[in-house]
Amino acid sequence: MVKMADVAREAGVSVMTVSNVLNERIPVGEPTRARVMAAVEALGYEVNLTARNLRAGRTDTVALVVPSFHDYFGELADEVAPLIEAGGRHLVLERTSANAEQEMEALSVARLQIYDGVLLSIAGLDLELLGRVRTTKPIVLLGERDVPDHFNHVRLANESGARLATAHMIEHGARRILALGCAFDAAHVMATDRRVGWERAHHAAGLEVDPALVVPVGDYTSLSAYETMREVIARGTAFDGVFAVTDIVALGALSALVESGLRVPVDVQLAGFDNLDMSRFIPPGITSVDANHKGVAEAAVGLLQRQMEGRAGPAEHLVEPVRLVVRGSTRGGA
Amino acid sequence: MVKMADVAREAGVSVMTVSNVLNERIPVGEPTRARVMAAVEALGYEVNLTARNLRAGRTDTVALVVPSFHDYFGELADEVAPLIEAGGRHLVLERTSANAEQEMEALSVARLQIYDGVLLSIAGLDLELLGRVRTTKPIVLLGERDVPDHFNHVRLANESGARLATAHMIEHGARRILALGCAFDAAHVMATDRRVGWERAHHAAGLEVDPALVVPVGDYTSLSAYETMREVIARGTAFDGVFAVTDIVALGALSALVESGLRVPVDVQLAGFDNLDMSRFIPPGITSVDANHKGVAEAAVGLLQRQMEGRAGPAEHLVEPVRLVVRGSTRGGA
DNA sequence: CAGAGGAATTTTATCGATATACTCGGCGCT
DNA sequence: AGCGCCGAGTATATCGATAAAATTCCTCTG
Repeated sequence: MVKMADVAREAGVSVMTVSNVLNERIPVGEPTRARVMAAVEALGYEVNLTARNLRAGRTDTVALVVPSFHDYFGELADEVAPLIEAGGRHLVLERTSANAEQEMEALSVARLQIYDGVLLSIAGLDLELLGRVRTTKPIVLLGERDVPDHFNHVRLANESGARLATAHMIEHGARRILALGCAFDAAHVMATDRRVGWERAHHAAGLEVDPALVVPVGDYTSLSAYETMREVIARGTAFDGVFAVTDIVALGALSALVESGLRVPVDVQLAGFDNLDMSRFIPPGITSVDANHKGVAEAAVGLLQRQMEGRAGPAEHLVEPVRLVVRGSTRGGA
Repeated sequence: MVKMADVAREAGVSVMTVSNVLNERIPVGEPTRARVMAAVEALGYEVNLTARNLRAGRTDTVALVVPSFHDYFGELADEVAPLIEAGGRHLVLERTSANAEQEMEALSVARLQIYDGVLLSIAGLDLELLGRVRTTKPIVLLGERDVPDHFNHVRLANESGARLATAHMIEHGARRILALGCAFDAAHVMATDRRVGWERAHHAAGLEVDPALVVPVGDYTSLSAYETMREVIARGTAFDGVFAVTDIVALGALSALVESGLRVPVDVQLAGFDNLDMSRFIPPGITSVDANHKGVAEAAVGLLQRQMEGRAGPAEHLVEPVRLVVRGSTRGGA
């Protein structure tokens, strides 16, 4: 691989002059400049970024670390990328497989040092593990789990979003709304927060909640949701609405409902969470809580850039507002 | 940031000994080892990967460069990741926005040097531009465009997939099948190859093709597809089948069909390409050509690893076979 | 007991680029 | 003429880790 010294020799100048020409730092005489540029062209030289990174202590690269490259995270990443690029940096994605061990590794000082900053979407890490991480690198956590106070953190208004969706279905006549994929345990904070929203909507409407309507979905895939929904139907459970914890889950549920001959929204109303691109187009259109990718991306990148620019301030914990997008899968959307 | 020298001082040994302990290279006496490890713990030392990379000339990292993080690419990336990790390397994703300039930048010598290998999913680059790239770094190109011979390349059997889907609809009675998102121009190789498959299926069945049924879709989003489909319907074009160039396009089309009161598959049969995770669950289930993510991922990673391990051989151009997955959106699937 | 052999550890050189300090020739000003 | 200053370019040190060579200190052998 051709290096700066080769260019210098070719042009008959010192290495430092080549560097100065290429980085336009110190003024260089025009004839020298031309000779250097000619040598660069001739040899096809390009800077070795690893060496530059070592010397500069910067990489101009930010990592977005996500559990998987799918769906929600893919859409979020596409929002984050332009914002990072606008700041003159590169964005790369890394993946953790929602595995606590791999998330810890991503947070190891070693990996962090490669990047100027990290946006970490936590899924498997709990408070205790996160508390152990010690680093001065800029980090912003994304996601619905609780995190130690000293981290900057952006999350969604889960409870309020779930409340909106549920209230909307109640308003249009639903009385027995499944909370599909929701949960009661601390290990699934997001699913639990959304369940709370589902409950509060009932209370606000003066209705009782039936805990039996909270049905967990193993791994939050459409397939699991489909299977779970089939079981619920087979069991003969009475329900006239489904609040699905994500759109992916809603899709699985929809499939099962249609297959069982239940009409959406006539027999059963259905609402999801995330408002994925596809949700608008899946007949009859899935009513969904918009996860506000743009807002989340902007907030997170803002916090990160604040740190990278050195004007840090105390850690913030932002909760991004969400809104309900009504479509044909609920009665208000027809 | 604490460095190796700090650990060495703390443990009262030389830097090299610390390195030897951590990398288990040269045997180190047990008492020394223990002291070094203690110092590492005490100071919370972690290796500076940038420095190691510079010295070693390797990064143990592979980049998958894609046009966007969405949909097809997200699913492909999730297949590639475990394969790369099994080889003891990290996978990172970078994004080009399907922009030729950014794709070239990804191929610049500078960026290549950061990675031990690159999987580049080309969308914007043409033969001419690619021909200019000179590098000895391991690269495998993915995607449906033509590429210079000296690159390793993995693509799908586009023409054959399109033929399968179209033939299937013909077999079940379709006679006027839209080729939605297909094309005639060299700039859209994938869309053109798939159009050819659509044509051949007609010929094989002894049917004429009507070029007016080839309807391009601007940017291959569901939204464009939806709008295009609405126009086609409004125009009063007669058709009883839709072969959509991707599942994303199929979804947009489905939405428009349903909205216009056309029944799928009774009035119109519909088939897509890619077999995304969601396609199975979107009622009535979208018949689709499986893009064989797994096969593509394995082939591409195989070629890349062969290069990274130095046992190169001549460049290969693999065409991964595809198969049709029949679901409710075509008459064979009911 | 001298010298070979070997394990443990240290010294030195290097990866490639760049910040900093320094040299050198020329020019203006008094 | 002499001083200082300036632009142009160079020499040196450094970022942090590691491969390779050199050293130290034993132990074992004839």
